[in-house]
Amino acid sequence: MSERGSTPTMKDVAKAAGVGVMTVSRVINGVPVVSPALVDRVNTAIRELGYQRNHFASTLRRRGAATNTIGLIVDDVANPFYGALAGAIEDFALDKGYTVLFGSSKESPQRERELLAAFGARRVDGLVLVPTSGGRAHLAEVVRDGPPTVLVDRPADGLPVDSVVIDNQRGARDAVAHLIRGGHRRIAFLGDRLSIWTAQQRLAGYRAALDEAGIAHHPALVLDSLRTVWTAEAACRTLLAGSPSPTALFTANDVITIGALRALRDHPVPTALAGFDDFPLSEQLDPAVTVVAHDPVALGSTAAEVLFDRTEGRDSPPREVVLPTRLIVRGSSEVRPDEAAV
Amino acid sequence: MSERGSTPTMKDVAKAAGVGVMTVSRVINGVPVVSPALVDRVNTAIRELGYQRNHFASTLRRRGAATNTIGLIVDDVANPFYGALAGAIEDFALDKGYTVLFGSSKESPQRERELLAAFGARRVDGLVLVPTSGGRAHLAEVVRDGPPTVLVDRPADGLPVDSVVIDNQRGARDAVAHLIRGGHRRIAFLGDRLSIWTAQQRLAGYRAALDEAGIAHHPALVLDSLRTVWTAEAACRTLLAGSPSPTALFTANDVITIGALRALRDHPVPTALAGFDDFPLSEQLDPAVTVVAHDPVALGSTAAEVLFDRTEGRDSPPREVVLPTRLIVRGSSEVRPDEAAV
DNA sequence: GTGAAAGCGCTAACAC
DNA sequence: GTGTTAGCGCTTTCAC
Repeated sequence: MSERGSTPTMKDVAKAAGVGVMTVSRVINGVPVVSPALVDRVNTAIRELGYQRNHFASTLRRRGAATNTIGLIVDDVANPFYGALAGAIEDFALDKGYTVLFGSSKESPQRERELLAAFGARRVDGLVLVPTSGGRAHLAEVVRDGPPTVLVDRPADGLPVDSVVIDNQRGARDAVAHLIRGGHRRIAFLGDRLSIWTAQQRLAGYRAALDEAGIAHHPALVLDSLRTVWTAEAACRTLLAGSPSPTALFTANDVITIGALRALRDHPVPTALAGFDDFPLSEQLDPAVTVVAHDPVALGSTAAEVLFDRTEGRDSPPREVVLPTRLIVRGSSEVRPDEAAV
Repeated sequence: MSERGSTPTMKDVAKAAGVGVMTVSRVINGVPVVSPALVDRVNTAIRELGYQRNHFASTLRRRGAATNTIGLIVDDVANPFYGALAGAIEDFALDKGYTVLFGSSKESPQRERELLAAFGARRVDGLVLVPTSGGRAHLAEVVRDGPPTVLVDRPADGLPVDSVVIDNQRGARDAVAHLIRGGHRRIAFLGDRLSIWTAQQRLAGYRAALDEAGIAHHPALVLDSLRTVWTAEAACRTLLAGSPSPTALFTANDVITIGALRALRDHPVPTALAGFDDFPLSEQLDPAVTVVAHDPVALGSTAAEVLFDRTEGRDSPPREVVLPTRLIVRGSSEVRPDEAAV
């Protein structure tokens, strides 16, 4: 079978089948002009040699031909949210006959740049990315010189590029308004680094809800830069021990929600909680956790849809698609302020 | 800057810099023979044109040169376990200067074949895969003709290929032995499709633990083919309502554990539970859940390590690396059988 | 040091 | 229908 060490080429197949390389090429590409007898001989040779076409050599001659590859950069695949997002995009791409080059930026602009360079050198036909918060300067180049690009989960921020995001501000506002309707007036905000756009937006939503209800802002009740379960837990404990202590918490992402839940577990005073991001088991906890839910799969497939619209030649101004969130009220937000005030 | 529609080539750069293409090539590859003046001119031209080397064209001439790309196929990235695995492999690959082509097989041999073909056509230098359960026939070809390959989370199963797995049988045996030590004798097994190797192994571990304790097997207490939270929940309810009902459950993966927890929530008789796979919040539940933990990140980085050992030329017989599991005892397994017997 | 020519695996264009 | 030639963007080889 494979007598040579290196992978067989089309020439090897041609020789084995006793035909010219063009006949092999035609058979492989399904050009329907080759006589059945030759098709057979070529296919046999292909099978015997274990030949596999070199996809890149084939795109080389047709200058600027599609590589049928797209690049995907998320914050971190190990995060279930981005895993689900990546899965949805891959599904869509595979359907269209595309393969996915993939990387996690880990919120590092440096790593993002490296990945973009590597993908660019591999001539991806399109790019889906969750951009880092570290400035849009290098993205501007990509958008200008690179392949069609769609940003997901973070906004275009002035760049002429398509984007798909969820309505963070509205989601946060809904959750906080719900706590206010429950009678709470001392509501704490626990969020991630405010350099991250989603964190900012959720804080803005929190403030909007307070404003609408005519509740004065209390700076001591706003904590940010919470990046892990452990820091969130610690911050939450401090907050609960302080004065005035909040009767309700709004936690601005799933990691922080989990940290807060840990802090609340052994806290003597019942405290209401609503969090951004649904998470597995939010329903099984006691009490079940009220959350602002949104759908990473919808986010991913919408982004892929927008991207393939572009690669297939649609030429229109950049658009921003905003996906809705949904407030799921469960037990954790039903604690009354008077219980907390004990 | 970019006056032409298509991406600039090396020739464009050479012309712009007023040098030959070879000088450009040498500058790009850092061959230290070019005079500083020319290096400058070339770099300026590169910047002005926004030139990016075509990675594939460059590998073409050096026949069989590394594409610096590896392929990764997991069951499903949307599953946090595989997301974490993928993240660890990507980290390792990026460190080595490799880019990752990625896909989810969704446990479909057909889709696995498509991905392998797409990756092969793109001449990946290595392959990490969680193989589907659908036979190893097409994998045999890949192992024979393809690039260095490592299987993860599933065994080589006779194929001459490296693999990295966790000790499923031992993990299950430990968990069930722990339940037995707690006094339980009617212990149910709830597992996934037994065509999946890990499910089989975990069942084997369950049986081994029973055998060691001299407890007779009871077929009615063994349920398999549980694929979702909902089917697991339903199966568990049926089981609990049956006779003899188990006093303890061993759930063979995280999805099933969660389903069982749902069923147990409104079940009047306290029932012990230990599950395979740790999951977020396993600690926060009430009672906290006893699990067999294992580390997807270690699994991934070990697999990547084994792979790069190969790509860097190590030539030794295929090896199987088995990673240990760890039983984390929490409250859920501490229910006594006499409480259950009420 | 630098560049011209040849060739990597493949396909477009053209001849037969 | 089929094969030949040229050329995609790059690197190797070998002159200068």
